[in-house]
Amino acid sequence: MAAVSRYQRKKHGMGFGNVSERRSAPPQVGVSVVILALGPGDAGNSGASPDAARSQLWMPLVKRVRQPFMGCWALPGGHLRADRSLEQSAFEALESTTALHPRYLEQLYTFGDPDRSHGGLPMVSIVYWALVEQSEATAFEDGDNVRWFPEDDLPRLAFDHRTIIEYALERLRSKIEYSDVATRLLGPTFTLRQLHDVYEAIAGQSIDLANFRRKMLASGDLEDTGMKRREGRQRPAAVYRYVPEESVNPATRAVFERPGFHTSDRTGMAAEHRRNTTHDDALAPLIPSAQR
Amino acid sequence: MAAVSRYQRKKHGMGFGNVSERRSAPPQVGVSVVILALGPGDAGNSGASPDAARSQLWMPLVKRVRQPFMGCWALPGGHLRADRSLEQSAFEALESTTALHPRYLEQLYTFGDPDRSHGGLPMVSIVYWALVEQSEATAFEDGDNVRWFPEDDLPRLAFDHRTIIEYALERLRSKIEYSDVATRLLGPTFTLRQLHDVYEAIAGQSIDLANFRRKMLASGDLEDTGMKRREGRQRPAAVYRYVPEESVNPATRAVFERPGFHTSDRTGMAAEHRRNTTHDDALAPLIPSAQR
DNA sequence: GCAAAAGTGTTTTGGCTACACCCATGG
DNA sequence: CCATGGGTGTAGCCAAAACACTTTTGC
Repeated sequence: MAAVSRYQRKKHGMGFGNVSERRSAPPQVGVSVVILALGPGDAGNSGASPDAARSQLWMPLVKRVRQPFMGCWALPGGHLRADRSLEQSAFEALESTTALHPRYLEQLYTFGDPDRSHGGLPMVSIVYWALVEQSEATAFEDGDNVRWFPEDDLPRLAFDHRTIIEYALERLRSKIEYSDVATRLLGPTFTLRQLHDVYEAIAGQSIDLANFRRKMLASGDLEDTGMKRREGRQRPAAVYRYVPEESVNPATRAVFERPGFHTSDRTGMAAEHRRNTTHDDALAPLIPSAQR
Repeated sequence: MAAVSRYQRKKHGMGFGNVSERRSAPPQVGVSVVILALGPGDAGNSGASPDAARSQLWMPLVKRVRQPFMGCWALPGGHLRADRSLEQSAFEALESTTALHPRYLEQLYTFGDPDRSHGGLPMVSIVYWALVEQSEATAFEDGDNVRWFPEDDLPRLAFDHRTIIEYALERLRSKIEYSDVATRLLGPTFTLRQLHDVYEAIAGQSIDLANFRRKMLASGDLEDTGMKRREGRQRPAAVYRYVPEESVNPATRAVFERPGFHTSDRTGMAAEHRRNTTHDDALAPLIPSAQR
């Protein structure tokens, strides 16, 4: 991290002409997205390593085809269009570069320090993070300019994108503790073991399965679908669906809500993107989800 | 909230000329700040009501002098300058409109839906929130265009600023549970009762004082200054200072840090603003603080 | 001594951890 | 009948809640 920072400063001093001129120009506004999915780990894979190697988070990156940082990998992104909401812009940036359909989309942070630009125009990046389900990620074919990388083996990244990714991962790690984001990395239904593996992948450490299942069931947000599913060759496991707690009292519920951040009427998101959108989580500003 | 939303849409359709033209223009970028301080409650006030009426959060707002929303109150703000960091811009917006010195400053959220503009140019607002200490807030003289309002009695607000304020309050409420933000509403030293009152003011409910003091002391982040202070006419209380937990192991600490968000070298904040800045809280992106 | 706030002790509870254990299924 | 994963039981620990209690001060 420190190395990146030093590199930035060095480059700045390297005599690009008219720096002060560019610095006073109005800032450009871009939208970038950190897209995360569960990699093809052992989960759901019959021929996996017997050692129960933990699944990992993967993310798609795009190769830069121009300066600065030509040849480096970068977060998918695009420009902000004035007639689109920020979420919509993020959605479009995500879709046009990767053709993926996120099951979760949330604003992460806005970066805008002048030294991000590296001799280019001053740049403000509104960054979102997204989760796509495992099946979609594993079906994805890498191309020349878009490729998936595992969380712990990222290539050389453009700008401060390394920092941004770290931040997104941290946000995910903290958010699994009090929301349903983990389920967004799986399909609409899942076994408790699958969910458990997601938590382990995100947390990066082992979690007692027995206690995990009790805690999850005690939360009251999981509903037994009545179906059974077999991962390996053993006893089939019960299949659950995430169902948020009923809000008994609207007044009570209001305390936990963020007005204006997750009701579809105020998102400004176009209808074709809003299809199948759920708003079950008070902590999720906007959640484009697949079928439920 | 719903009413505001409806109003917005109505206004949009009301025949301002060339709406589509304006909508495709590049977005303007502004910076706004939600500034919060403890109001002149009973704490530190000898002639207060005997009923122990809880202190409250207050915030300064500025009156708009032009359309849209002329005459309404709004969050202090300014334009984003390309040669300043976002935090610096927020700091300047805050200082130029209110002349206050925040002890805490953190990015809140970026708002940018097209329907925020109300017929004006498409507008992206990068919103920060700030805490100033009580003494500075009570010393502030209201003017014609800048006035303090209590959290629960806000005037008619411009744009979606009502929503933004609610969100800032929610962030504060959740953040007192795992960081030292509460202390930023007081001076550098304080008694446990003062701190307790801050927590009650923010949470909006009573908190058992005996348990509160134990919990705070057990956290290990409070240091007894050895001094005593008397609020009323009774027994003097011990005065504490906030001292963050020592990071024994740098590797362990790294897990809790957000690289790039709270080391002064990367903030880009000008030196004169960085004076007396502390970086004790891994959760605080940047903390301009008064003397410590 | 009395009121009021500072500060301490004590019991109970509920959630979480660790880990032992039984059950269902395919081979 | 055994290996493997699904699923349950349970004892111990610890943090927080509730509230009774002692201490220090000004008047």
